[in-house]
Amino acid sequence: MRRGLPDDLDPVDFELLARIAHRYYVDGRTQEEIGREYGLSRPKVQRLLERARWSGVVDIHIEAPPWLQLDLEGQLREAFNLADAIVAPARDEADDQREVVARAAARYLERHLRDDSIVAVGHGRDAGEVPRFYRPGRRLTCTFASAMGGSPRVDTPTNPNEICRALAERGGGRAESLYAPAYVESEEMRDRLLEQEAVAHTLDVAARASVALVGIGGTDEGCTMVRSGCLSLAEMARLREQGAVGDILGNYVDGQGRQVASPHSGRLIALSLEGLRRIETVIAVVSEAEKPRAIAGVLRAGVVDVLVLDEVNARAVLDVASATASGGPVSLKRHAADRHR
Amino acid sequence: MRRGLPDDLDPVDFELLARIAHRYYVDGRTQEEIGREYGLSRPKVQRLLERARWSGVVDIHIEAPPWLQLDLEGQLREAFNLADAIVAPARDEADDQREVVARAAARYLERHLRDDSIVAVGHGRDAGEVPRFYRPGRRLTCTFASAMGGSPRVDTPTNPNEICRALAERGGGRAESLYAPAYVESEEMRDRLLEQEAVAHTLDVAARASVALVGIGGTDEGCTMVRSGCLSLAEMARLREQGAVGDILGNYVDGQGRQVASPHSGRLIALSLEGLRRIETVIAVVSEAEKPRAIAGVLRAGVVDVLVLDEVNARAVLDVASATASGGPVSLKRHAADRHR
DNA sequence: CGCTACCATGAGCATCTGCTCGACCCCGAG
DNA sequence: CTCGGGGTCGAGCAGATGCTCATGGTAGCG
Repeated sequence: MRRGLPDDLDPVDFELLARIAHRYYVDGRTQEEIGREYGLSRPKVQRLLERARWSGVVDIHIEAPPWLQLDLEGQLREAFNLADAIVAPARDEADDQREVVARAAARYLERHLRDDSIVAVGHGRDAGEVPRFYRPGRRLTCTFASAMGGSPRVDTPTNPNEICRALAERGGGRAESLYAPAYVESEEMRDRLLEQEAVAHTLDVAARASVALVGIGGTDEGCTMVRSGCLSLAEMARLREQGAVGDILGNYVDGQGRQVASPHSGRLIALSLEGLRRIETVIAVVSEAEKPRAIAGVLRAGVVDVLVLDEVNARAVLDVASATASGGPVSLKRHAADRHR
Repeated sequence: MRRGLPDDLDPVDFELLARIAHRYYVDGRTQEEIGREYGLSRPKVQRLLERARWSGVVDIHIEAPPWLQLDLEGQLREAFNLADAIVAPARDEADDQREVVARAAARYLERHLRDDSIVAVGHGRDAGEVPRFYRPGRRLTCTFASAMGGSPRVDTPTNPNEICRALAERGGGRAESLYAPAYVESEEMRDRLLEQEAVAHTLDVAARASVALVGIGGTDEGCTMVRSGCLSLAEMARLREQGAVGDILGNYVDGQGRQVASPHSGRLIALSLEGLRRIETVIAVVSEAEKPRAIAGVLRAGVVDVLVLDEVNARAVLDVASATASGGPVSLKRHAADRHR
């Protein structure tokens, strides 16, 4: 892209570009003034400035804090067509890692929640850590609604209900609990439960959320779903056989982001991928090591808008993505990026 | 001014500034988009960007050709309220020096002359060198009019008539010669000459010029006025006594830019300071060494719009200006300079 | 507790900027 | 000489930007 600098540039042009760029960026003249000064039309000045940026005569450098990975974030946005990506600095200890990621997610929430916002909440250790760091400037009247059922071991702080409660407690607002397990025994049971007013109501609130806070689960033997007792080791193995690499709110997807139509899906009580897709801002939080395939798969499903994760996972996800080629949801976003450089 | 960088900047702010700046300058998002992303109003984003520029988080660097002195030029513009200043690189040999300065002036002329432009022309070795390098893209139908009388030693290439002729020859257009000496013996003689149709007409054309190309003369014993025989050594000494430090078109001024009302002024056949002031773009060309006091004085008269000179004089003039404090014509120009940094 | 001075905030507006589009020019082929 | 293609140019416009201003909130102080 931008190349040039002193070399391969007519010295006369070089001088003009430098003069005009200086006048514009340093002295703050308008393009029209510069045009008058140099006997050029305004569009001409604009083209010259563009050329100056492009050729490297103008170099716009951002002095970012060393702990930020803005380039990585940009690559993630790019690769998976995300609205935003936040890469937290790497930490050696898993707990520290989770903490910095959760803190970043909490900040994001603080910035985006408004009075009367509805937040759909998932489960997981990473999401569960977010409330600890969530402290909006003033108390908000949001609604935090569980978007999936709980695990058999209730009240662990990784349960959606518990996360909702903690968020509402720290930042104001109400918690809408979902009194149902994530997976039930049969489809019939699920349908019966969904008919329950309490269950249906909470899921309905969650479906109308403008923001979702969810984790991304893996398919290994130590994943949250297994640890929390939602799914057995055998069921998890079955999912792996079917190509599942990870889940979001219990919806399992394969490496290409396609939903895995397993028997489990009929027994899941949670917002569906479709439901998530209708939510304006779906924030996924991940800090656990070695989840790149799960993350890549879920991202390719195209339901996540904002990804908050640690640096190690970030790089790994990009590697996975470029290795398995398919790239991600086709990026349709325009590229206005060349205005300023 | 701009300080800050990593230090003395709340890390949270620092991160936000860096993120927003990156999004704006690197990714090319609009302020409104960024505002939406971060839950900020557009004006807020704009203020943050301003702060990012100001604090050095955003560094806009112009990679200028090494031979340019854009900062010096800026200081000159600033100090003397000039529309433009062009500093040519320093040369050891006086002739080389004159050449690079003349070349710069010629370029400036080329960029600013239009068909039917009228150019008032002064004298001097520096101005005299300009035609050699003047070569507009196409032949123009300008008029070059002598704005002051000639020296007794006619036809030296430093005479206005000769410079006009050379300019017209190289770039197209007509030369309006002024057939009169710069200084005559008496006021009466001057008035009589001014009544001559030929003389009056040329001066009238010069007065209607939109551009003037003039030199700046000193008051030392080897200055052009003396060398060309326009003024005697005794007359020059008298001028010095009266505080004169330099002249423009034979109009002598003191260190503060006030016209020196000597007997000579009544005997001068040339455009007056007032006349020059009415010309849109007065270009002064100086390359001769050791003229800083003359230059500073003339600049303070506020008649020059564009100054073309060598680096050594440039620095010296700025020194003189800051030493004699008065600064220059009061700068009334607005300062929009902080938009981009 | 009330008051004042200060500052941050976002609506609204005038200006500036990026871009599209038709006109024009130059150059080489036919 | 005529014609077409590529390229440059500036008018014009929609959208982005910088700035002003009225408002409201806050900290300091009586």
